[in-house]
Amino acid sequence: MAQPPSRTLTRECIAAAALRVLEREGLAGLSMRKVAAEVGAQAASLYWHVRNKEEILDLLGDAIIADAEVPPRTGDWREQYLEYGRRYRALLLAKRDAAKVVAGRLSTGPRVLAVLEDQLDRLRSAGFTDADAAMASYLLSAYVQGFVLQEQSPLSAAEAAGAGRGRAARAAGDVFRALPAEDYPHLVALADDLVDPDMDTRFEFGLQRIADGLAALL
Amino acid sequence: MAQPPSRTLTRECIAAAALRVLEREGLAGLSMRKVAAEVGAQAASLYWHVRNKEEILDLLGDAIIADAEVPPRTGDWREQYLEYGRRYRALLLAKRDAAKVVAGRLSTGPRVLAVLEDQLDRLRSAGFTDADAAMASYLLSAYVQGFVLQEQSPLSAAEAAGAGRGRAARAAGDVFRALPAEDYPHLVALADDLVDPDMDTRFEFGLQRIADGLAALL
DNA sequence: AGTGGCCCCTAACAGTGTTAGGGGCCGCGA
DNA sequence: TCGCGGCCCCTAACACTGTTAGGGGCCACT
Repeated sequence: MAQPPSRTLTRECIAAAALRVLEREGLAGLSMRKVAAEVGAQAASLYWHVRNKEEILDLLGDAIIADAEVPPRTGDWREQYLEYGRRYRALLLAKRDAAKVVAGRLSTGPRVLAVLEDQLDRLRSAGFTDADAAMASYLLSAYVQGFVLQEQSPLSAAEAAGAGRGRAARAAGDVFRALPAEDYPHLVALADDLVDPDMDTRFEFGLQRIADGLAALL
Repeated sequence: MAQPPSRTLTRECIAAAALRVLEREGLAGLSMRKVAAEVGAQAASLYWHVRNKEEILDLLGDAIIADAEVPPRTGDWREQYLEYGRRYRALLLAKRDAAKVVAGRLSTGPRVLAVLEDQLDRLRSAGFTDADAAMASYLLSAYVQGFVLQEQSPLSAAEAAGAGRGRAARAAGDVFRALPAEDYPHLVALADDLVDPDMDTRFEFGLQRIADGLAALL
């Protein structure tokens, strides 16, 4: 746990430690003291390298997107755009609570910018207007972030405590089916359709619709 | 502030108080003690009516969507679908930090269900498959939540503290323009397009693309 | 009159982010 | 070689958080 002073304490080292704590304890359990303990230091020492806890979260957001790999430049723009979305989602699902960390945070780290740069390059050379390319990129990130955030959300406080690993979709089915059919005919009728499709196909559905809509612009 | 005991303390009254505190102090400033003070009680008293702070947040989420008004049933399904998205966004922008509250929370309150029910009704009668209708509804909420979350996010911790009311987009322009053009040619070239369009047209862009993509299914 | 449940209280616990101030240690200038 | 200043980490404390334990009024019912 607490190792002998790792020579000197750097921002990168703090970010890496924070990432480990995040993985182990989740976003709610991420505290200054735990991050400090992870690097074998005291909480107050972090403030020499970092202004805030907020700044640690910024570092975390950057570190999470750090190991993003841009899709290969094969196929048409559509396939590449889809693949961008899929990989972004996979990235957010890979690290614990990654979506919550990234969600309300507009990172301007160099690696994030590099990915954005690459994405804009492909969209422009595909024939999109400058304005359309910019908005298409924004659209994709908004959708993916929103989707993963819902995907990882527990159904309710009670269910979260009770069902353990049971994610929202599973429990939601029981809720829908238990509704009075006279008040919510469609919800009851579509209970299976609202719940059954796993998150992968649900995500893919939205992604395809967005790509279709963009294709109509060309 | 603290008024004489408002007769009895109910969950609805707690939800209303929490909503006022949220408006005044933001999500980060919402604490049990402040909500209790708002209803003229002590913090521990809340736990008789509510299990958790998490449960208060659930109530908040429901209260926020409570005053949603479904769009009129005029025009084709497309116009109604668009209007659904616009009103949902307006709702999240109306109350402070509403997007953050609603984001990771799958509410099953009666009013939320009623809106969902109505939405599914329109999509089905427009000719969508049951599965498509369910997914189209999911898609819309994912997009809107993701968009508003980004829309309300400060650029970074430093900017948040410094710029005051300055939202992300404004400050982001300076960041993009200041980049080395040899490393990020597209980002520099598209700086205006990435920043200039106000959030309304940016939102509308994504909304129209999604609607276009859905229309192709019919 | 007594009893039980509802509802709210005080007090405390462990843990949070953050700041003030102290003190080693290292390299630079005299 | 001495002193000095900056870097870096420490201890201690502040005000605050969510949450629980236990006490005690008050009201309705027996």
